[in-house]
Formats: sequence, C-alpha cells, structure tokens
Amino acid sequence: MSDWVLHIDLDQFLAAVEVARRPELRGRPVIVGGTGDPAARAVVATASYEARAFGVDSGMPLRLAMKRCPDAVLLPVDGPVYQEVSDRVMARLREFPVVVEVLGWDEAFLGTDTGDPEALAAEVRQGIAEETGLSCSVGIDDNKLRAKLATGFAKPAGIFRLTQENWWEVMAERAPDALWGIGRKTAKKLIAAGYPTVLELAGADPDVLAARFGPRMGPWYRLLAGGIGEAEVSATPYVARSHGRETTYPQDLTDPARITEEIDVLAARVAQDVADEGRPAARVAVKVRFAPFFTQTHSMTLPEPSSDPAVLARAARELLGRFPSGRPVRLLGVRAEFPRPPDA
DNA sequence: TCTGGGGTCCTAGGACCC
DNA sequence: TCTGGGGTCCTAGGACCC
Repeated sequence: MSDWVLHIDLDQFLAAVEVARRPELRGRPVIVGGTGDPAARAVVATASYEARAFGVDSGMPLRLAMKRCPDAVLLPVDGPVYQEVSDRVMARLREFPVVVEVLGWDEAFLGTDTGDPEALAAEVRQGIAEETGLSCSVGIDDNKLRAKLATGFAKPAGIFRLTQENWWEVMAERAPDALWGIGRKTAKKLIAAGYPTVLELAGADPDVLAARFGPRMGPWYRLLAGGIGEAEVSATPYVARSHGRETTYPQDLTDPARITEEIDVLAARVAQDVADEGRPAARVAVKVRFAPFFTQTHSMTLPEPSSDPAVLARAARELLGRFPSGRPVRLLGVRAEFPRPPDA
C-alpha cells in the first residue's frame, strides 16, 4: 500500500491535443465532438475553456453547443490520435517512482511512497508538459476517492490536497452528487430521502440506506460521504468484461431489411473485436433505441462460449427478432460478454 | 438539453433445483 | 400439493463513469 495517491487529469484533453497540432486555434473556443457535423446526432466530447465560458460542456448536444457558441471551431473526435498521445503520457508517468493505474485516455492514479507529494505532483506536471506540451491537474490524498475529487479543485493546471484534515471544510455542505459515484439521479433521491448534503449523508443509518438504495449501494454512499475509498493503486492490466458496438443513425431506420442489415454489420464488428481479444464470448446482447428515445435490450447466454462470427451473428439476429417491429429505430447496438472469471 | 459510444457494476424478479 | 427455505443462474433495466 502506498503512502500517497496522486490523481492526474489532463486539462481539456481532446481540445488541448487539437490545439497542440493546430497552434492557430490557441485562444479560440474549440469544441470536439461527433464527426464534426454540427447538425449530427452527437454530443460534445470536450470543450476548451474558451468554449466553456459560453456555457458549453461535455455531454451537451452539439446543436445546442453551437447555438451557445456559434464562433466555436468544431472538430471531429480523432480517437487514434488521442490514444497515441495518451500512451505517451502514461509512459512518461511510469518513469517516475510510482505505480500507474490508467483510468482512461486522460486520467491516471499514481501510488507513491514519496515524503513530499506536492513536489512529486509538480515534477509530474512538468514531465508531462515537456513530453507532450499538455497541461494537467493533480489531486493528492491517501485514497483514490479523495485524490480524484481533489483534482476537481486543482483545475485548471493546479495541485490540490484533499485529505481527512480538510474533508469536511471542503465537502460538508455540498450536495451528494459532488461525490464520485453519485450522479444526478441518485442525488435527487438522496435529497428527497433527507440527505441534502455530504455531511448529512455521512451521518445516515446504513441499514436505512440499504433498505432504500440497495444492500451494497446504500451503505457505500455513506462511506463515500465520509471520504472513505479504496487506497490500493494497481498496475494490473485491464481485462475487458465485454465489447460492444452501437450506432445512432442520422435518420431513424424504418425498413426491417435495413435494420437486419445494420445488425449484421454491428455483429461483424463485434465478432472482430472478440477475435482480437482472443477469448470466446459467453453472452450476446442487442440494444434498440426506438424514437423518440426509448431503449430496450435483449440478451442470451450462448449454449457454449464462442468466437465464431456466424454464431454471434445468428444470436444477434435471433435477439433482434424479440423486439417489437414497426417502430422507427434511432440506435442499434450489439455487445458480446466474456465469461465471468471464477471467484478468487 | 431532441440527447454519442465505450464500458462497469448493482438490483430485482423469476426459474429451477435440492 | 393452499405449500418453506435456501442457493444459483438468467434476464432486463438503471445508474454511473470517461
């Protein structure tokens, strides 16, 4: 177990990568999302700070974002480029005396035994800047929850320590969705249940929470509110539990033959992902989002795990047949799940 | 707010078995 | 079969995260 956990988060990552390769964009509002078509059914992946000043933020529909900030430069998501930059960042992090746990393109936890975490954080910021020209923020604590939350207070381009010492001072009066793992829906329910703040949630009766929010989630919310979280930073390579592909169509699909065709396309892509994974799939799931925005899924366990594209395609088609027909389809998805590993 | 795509984990109900 | 108690698997849906 490390003495300290550092959480590293690259500032406005996608937008920053785009600005780095097109310096003339510096200082301008930049929005990265979708295919770059402002009219498409897509959302903002990352907005630069200049665009955020107009009220644009991640997850916002592109059309609304462009309405709020008509002068923004809109760029398509270029995954392979971000992955390559991310790989360089993570490789640079591994040169420090730390354990690196990658969380996504633009985030990582570092476990370290340093005596001066702020000094290490500053070195990390400098190392990433030298390697990639990118800015990051760093959160510090002895567990992952508080380190992750600390980064939010460090942004942009800063360092913040959120520990047992200042937890209540910083967090006590905030709404429950200030916590990592509680979103808007749950926060609303918690507030309605009489826990409007982190402080009050921390003092809740775990049995009452379990009865209302489930045997695991309920008590866990209380722990979150107390700032209690996992402290182990692990470099163990990630093993996928599933692979899926889904597409939202520019126009709703109504022709049944076309829908079947698209399911075949998705199933073939998933089959390729399964083949690349080198492990057979145990379950197949199909997702259909009907217009205007109503989602259903059907899934089945295969008679035996399989990597055979024909088996996966047949399962996907069979599952498709379980959905009601005749309604316009906005999205189709196919997912393959790998067998659960036996309990350790 | 006309709302992506890639994932993870939890919950609850029913089937099935002893 | 006016019928219990557990355990496990399957399935659908929901919430959350990046």
